[in-house]
Amino acid sequence: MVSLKDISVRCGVSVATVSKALNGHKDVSAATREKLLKAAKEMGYFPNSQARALKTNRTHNLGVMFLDEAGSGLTHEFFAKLLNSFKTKAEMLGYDITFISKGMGKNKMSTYEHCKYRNVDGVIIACTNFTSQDVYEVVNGDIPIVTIDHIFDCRTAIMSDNEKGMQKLVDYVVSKGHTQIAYIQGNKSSVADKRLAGFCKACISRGINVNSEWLLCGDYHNPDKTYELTKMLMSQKDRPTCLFMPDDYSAIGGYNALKDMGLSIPEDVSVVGYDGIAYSQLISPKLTTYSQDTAKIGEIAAEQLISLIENPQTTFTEVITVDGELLEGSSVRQLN
Amino acid sequence: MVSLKDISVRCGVSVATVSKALNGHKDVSAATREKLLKAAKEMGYFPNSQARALKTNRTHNLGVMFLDEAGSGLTHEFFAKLLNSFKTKAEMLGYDITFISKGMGKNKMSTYEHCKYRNVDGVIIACTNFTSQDVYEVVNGDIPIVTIDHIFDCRTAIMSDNEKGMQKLVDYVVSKGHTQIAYIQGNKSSVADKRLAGFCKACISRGINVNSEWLLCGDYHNPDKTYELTKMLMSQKDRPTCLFMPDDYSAIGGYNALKDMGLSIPEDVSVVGYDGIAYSQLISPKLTTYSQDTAKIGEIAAEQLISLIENPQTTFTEVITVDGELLEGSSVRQLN
DNA sequence: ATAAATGGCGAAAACGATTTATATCAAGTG
DNA sequence: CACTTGATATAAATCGTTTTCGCCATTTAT
Repeated sequence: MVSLKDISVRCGVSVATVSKALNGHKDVSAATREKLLKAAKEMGYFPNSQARALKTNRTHNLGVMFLDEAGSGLTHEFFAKLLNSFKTKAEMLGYDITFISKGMGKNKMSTYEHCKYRNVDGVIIACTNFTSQDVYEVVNGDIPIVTIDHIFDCRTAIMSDNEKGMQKLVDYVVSKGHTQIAYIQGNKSSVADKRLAGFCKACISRGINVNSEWLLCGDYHNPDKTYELTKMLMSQKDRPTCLFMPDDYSAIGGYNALKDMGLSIPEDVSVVGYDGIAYSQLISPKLTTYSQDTAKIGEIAAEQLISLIENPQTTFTEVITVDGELLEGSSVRQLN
Repeated sequence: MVSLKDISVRCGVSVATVSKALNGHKDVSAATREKLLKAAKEMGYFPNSQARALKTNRTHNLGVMFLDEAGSGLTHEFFAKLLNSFKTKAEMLGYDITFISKGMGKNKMSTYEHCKYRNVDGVIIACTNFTSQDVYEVVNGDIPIVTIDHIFDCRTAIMSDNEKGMQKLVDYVVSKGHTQIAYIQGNKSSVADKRLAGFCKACISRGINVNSEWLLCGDYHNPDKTYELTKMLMSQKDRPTCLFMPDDYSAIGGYNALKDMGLSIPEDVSVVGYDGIAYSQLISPKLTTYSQDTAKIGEIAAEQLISLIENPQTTFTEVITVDGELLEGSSVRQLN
């Protein structure tokens, strides 16, 4: 690797001057600056990020933390897309990303220790279990963080509009004449809470009675569980006309359950999902769902995190909500 | 952060001794070693990875390179699972991973420059376009690399058993009585070549005539294109009884095309995919496909890459093939 | 004309680790 | 007893940057 010293030798100046020229300090003449920039380019110079980090205590590296319990993390389209836009934006701003996890290496460091070891400048936390010890340590550490879909005191959070999204979905199916609505919820989490709140509010404001027997606890991203619950719901004598699934992926389980019961969508029963993943628009009938703007969420998360890093004086408490949009498929039928 | 010096001061020894004790060198007495290890633990010491990297020229960081053309990279289940197992294995061995791409930061570095800038110890390359300039530079640089599903001279490659997998699929459908087989290929690539080879070999050895009009060029991971091609294939007067799709994801397009044409699977036509992604076993009818062992591929890739890094003397030319397995769904019917 | 301010540059000290060469002291050897 | 050996420990150089401080030569102000 070509270093500052190499340039300094070739140009007959000191390394200090080269460093300053390349970093745009003002106490170097235009002439020498030109000369040095040119030499740097010709010699193919790139700063050694480790040396720079050692001196400045800034790595230009962002930690990505997500709980990988079932190993489904990356295969979850929501995370994959989020990560993708986060990464793209971060790179544009000169930051790389590194996965942060626990149990790294032979000394089995904790997640927070991992952050410290790699000296990440900031961390984005996007996962389902925000109550874990791991998350707690990082959130209460001294590294700037941004969370996705969960709010901590005095920390920046980027939120999908879960409550409003759910309301829009309810409004939509109600406008189609449905009043007998069942809802299979996802795992206990703030996201699930928000969606439930939206669901209930919308129902109540539309004068719809929320039947507690039709409010089931399921899992996110779990077609099998959803299959079971759908069957259970639809084998009762009193049946809903519309089913809300935990999310689009789980909805596939619901689709299969209905098919296995000989029920067709939307003729016999209507179905809505949540997320707007690609598959939801490929299956048949197309799923009516609420598409979260993952690209925007990731992008804003990157911007916010980097702003937090580069302008520490900024008042940090902020909740930014990103709107999604309803995707009208053909899984909900017009009643009567 | 607590540094070696902090420990040395507290224990009344030199930093050199602390360093040696912690790194397991032999020229330090058992007594002082104990004392120092204990102190390090108590003080919550973790080495500063930047400082260490600066001195040793080893970052314990692996670069992950994949072409993100359509932005579908991470959302592609094959890559997501591969990356996941790669990352898990790498972390167990003390390595972190960093995405390597082009256009980083304000000086728009090339992919190879990015590697140099971050000083990654090795790079895993998994992408569709191995002919790009970016890949070329990295492959011909001085950084250890491992490629997935593509072979470069004198480089380690981990290959999925594309040829054998295809043969097994052909054998399977032939055993079900099919002889009229159409094949929609994926993008031009070594993977596509291998699969085509497997397809042709198996057909020929079974005495099946490969109808060139039924050998179409499609795209991987592209349901829309596959939808079109499927419709085209099935609107000819002479129809195949079995369709080979580029991959499972694309197969959804095929399913939809057939459904839209009023054809049912497998009664009117049989379908097989490739990959074994989760969805393939969730759709109905379950897709018969060949499941690539992504977990194993990723794991082996990590092991190989790290071995290349840590034992540079190892003879490096190696092609490791990882077997998959046929997943029997219900999308292929028994003929006659 | 003298003093003060300015502009351009370099010397040197960090940052936190690893490593080489060296020093110290004990014990073992002839 | 003088000498080598071996075991421990240390000092100091080094990796490639950044940054503070000071130096010198000009320019500007007094």
